Amino acid sequence: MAPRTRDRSPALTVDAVVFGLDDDDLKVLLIRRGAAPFRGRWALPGGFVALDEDLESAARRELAEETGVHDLYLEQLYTFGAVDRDPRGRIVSVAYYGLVDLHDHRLRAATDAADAAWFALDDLPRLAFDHDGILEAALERLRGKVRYRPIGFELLPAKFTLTQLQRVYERILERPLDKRNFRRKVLATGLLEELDEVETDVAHRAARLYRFDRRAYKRLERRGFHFEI
Amino acid sequence: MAPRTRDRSPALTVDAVVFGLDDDDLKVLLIRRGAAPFRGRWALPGGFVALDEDLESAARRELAEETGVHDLYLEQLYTFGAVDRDPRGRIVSVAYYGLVDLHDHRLRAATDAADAAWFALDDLPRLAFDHDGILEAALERLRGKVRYRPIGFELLPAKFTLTQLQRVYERILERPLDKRNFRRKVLATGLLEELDEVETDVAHRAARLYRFDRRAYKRLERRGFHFEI
DNA sequence: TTGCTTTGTGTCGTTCATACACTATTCTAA
DNA sequence: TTAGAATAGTGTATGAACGACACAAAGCAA
Repeated sequence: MAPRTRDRSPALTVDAVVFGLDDDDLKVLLIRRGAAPFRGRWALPGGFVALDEDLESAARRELAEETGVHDLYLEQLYTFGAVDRDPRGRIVSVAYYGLVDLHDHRLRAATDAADAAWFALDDLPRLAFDHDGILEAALERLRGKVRYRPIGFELLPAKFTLTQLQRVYERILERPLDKRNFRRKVLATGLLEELDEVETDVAHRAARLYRFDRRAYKRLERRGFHFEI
Repeated sequence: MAPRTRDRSPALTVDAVVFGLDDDDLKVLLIRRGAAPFRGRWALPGGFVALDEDLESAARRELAEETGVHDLYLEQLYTFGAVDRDPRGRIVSVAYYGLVDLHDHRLRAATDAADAAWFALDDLPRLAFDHDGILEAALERLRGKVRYRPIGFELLPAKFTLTQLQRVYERILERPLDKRNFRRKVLATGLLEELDEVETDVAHRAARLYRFDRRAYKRLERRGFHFEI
């Protein structure tokens, strides 16, 4: 740990890949860059890390400043540090990925971002920097993680139907799931609390609502449990 | 991405948690610090990232410089960035974890490291900085990953017996495995090439040697396969 | 009242996981 | 040379979980 390179260290940024679910469509949150380089191009929200803030705090701050999205599930993804990834010089970026119920968050562009918007995954613009690669890595992680950790709930409102939950999994995994088998499995985890309510404003038989039981999850997590959808 | 903090960015280091297997014991590679802070304390090998090198290259370089260990399986673990994790100031560290057959590598302390040595996991000294936490995270990742990715082989010589492989898994997972079930499962993956050789210099019936078939693994990996020990 | 849409439920055959014990081989030492 | 010690190598039976599959009940709209 020689301090020899200390005064000439790479600069450090954070970037966030935030997924949201809209009409059963998986979308990602992008900003349009208001400054060079890549001015006018879409990019992941993010920015430089201040000296007195943690990495995750920096990611949350930039996300809130540039898009208005706050209070979300956020997790570190990977750190991207190829020498030539940023034309401004040597900049290493710690990437996070997040999940939100996108109806909870009205978008609001600010600071350096000229605009902020949700994009469907199969209708993406070309992104600035190496952000295509970061997005790809986030998707892969999401697909992997959703199968053995209950993070699908983060994309839904607090109360949801089993059919909604199944759609989440189907969109993320990109394959249809059997209704009866899916229900059997998710109910067997013991992580869903059955509510005495049904959905409203639907033009057909209303489905029962459920809530994710975070308490039960914490308990199971401690025991190092294992499940798989 | 405002450049406002660009000239006052956190400094960036890499650290490596390298595991090796010795007499069926899982060990970790540490160096004794030769400079302040924490002078004389054991720590993970690591150091500052130069402006013109990738993160993984930096980790490999520091590892070779400080311990002589090179050419190993190495993978990014997590980036640690708590504001107060280093008394010298704001220093963010990208941690890697690695696996080696430790008999392949003669240790050689150099540069800033006063010494380098392998430590059994249940006989660790107190570590410098937040390295206890980094080590803990690496162990957790290793335990998780070894169950669904064939990385156990990295700890063994190129040719090994099934019993040796079973010991690797038992040490990492910290529980005994059934011999017959274990053999059935690992052979079923199709990732082991049975050799026409047996071990030598043993005081009992010699066991058949196997080799990990990287080619077969690459093929399966592309298909997005799935296995679990 | 009829039609439309979606909810909610059970079984069966197959596969996979686990538990479990003895014979075969090789070397060592008497 | 033989007995003993150590480890290799092998099969089966039972229970659990998985996947495939179809229809009646509920509620709303016209």
